[in-house]
Amino acid sequence: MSQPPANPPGSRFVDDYLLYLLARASHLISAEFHDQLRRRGISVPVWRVLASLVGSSGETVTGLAETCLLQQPTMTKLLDRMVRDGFVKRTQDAKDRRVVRVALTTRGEVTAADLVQAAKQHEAEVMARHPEAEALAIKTLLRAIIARQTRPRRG
Amino acid sequence: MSQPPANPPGSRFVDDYLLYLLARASHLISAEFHDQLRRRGISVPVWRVLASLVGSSGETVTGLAETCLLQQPTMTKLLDRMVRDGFVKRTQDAKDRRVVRVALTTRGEVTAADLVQAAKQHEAEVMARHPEAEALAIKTLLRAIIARQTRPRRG
DNA sequence: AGGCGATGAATGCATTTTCATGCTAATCGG
DNA sequence: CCGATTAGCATGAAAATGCATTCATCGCCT
Repeated sequence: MSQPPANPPGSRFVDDYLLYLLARASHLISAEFHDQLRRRGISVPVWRVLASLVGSSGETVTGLAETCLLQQPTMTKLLDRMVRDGFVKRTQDAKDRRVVRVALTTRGEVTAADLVQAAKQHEAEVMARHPEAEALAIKTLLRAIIARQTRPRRG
Repeated sequence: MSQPPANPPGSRFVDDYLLYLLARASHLISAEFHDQLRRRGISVPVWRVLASLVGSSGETVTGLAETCLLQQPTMTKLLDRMVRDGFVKRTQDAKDRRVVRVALTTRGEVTAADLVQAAKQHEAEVMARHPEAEALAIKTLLRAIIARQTRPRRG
């Protein structure tokens, strides 16, 4: 464990800062699932793209970037790699020739389907672990989530 | 605006996925404040370190990394830059010579104080804009936040 | 005391991300 | 229909990040 600081606990600015609580809760909960991705050799951005393309017949690069919380040039390069690795394919849009439509390949669909199932199961576990997630005020609730996520690695 | 996909809206997997809703809500709300940081020439990781060090007499590198949601080597390199830019200073821990204590310089304190004030004001605006943030179920609530954050840039 | 695993921080290299910019296609105004 | 503007995507150099590893110190245990 890391040596806690000389700062009285609970007094830090960040611990009462909504944006930080959101980021931290998101980070902590996601970290669990990211471990699963890691074991399968899938990076987080790749997973986000796969998840975004499930059930779609073709998304734009910019649209994907926004969905995946990435910038457009980052998405372009990520898609380069995903095309190279056989997860997605690019096609020209029929109506607007500036637009590139991105869709899953067969391999991409298989991988995405597997991961989505794992994600749903993980989500169910998370919801089961945080029953108040359906009823409590967000800040209090996120704080509780953070506390529970932080310490008890085993249930 | 990006041409919405050929996918029926509201049907995407990610739009009902807790981890995505958390990440997206966090990203969207934070993006507002990150704009303010940008105008002042402060990067997000630097802001996080500054905010983490306010009121502290010295945090460890590993502790800061965890607080700032970064990995330890990333934090080491970030601190290199922040030392170079005069925001923080490193000192040896008295008891444990492995430990490096990181603290704000005077410049760091001034910058941090300014930013913390801006952050608090922004947080108040966010809370005012999302009154249910104190009473609603998280998923429904986050979804509402996302919807409101996404479209209406002006209130 | 002395060896040993564990902890804290730093480093090096490969990969990824960012920022600014360029290019092509579509749209708008006259 | 033409010129100007905007939207969508790609690119290139610089910066940041991730990952594995290394180095130093500490705590423990006999």
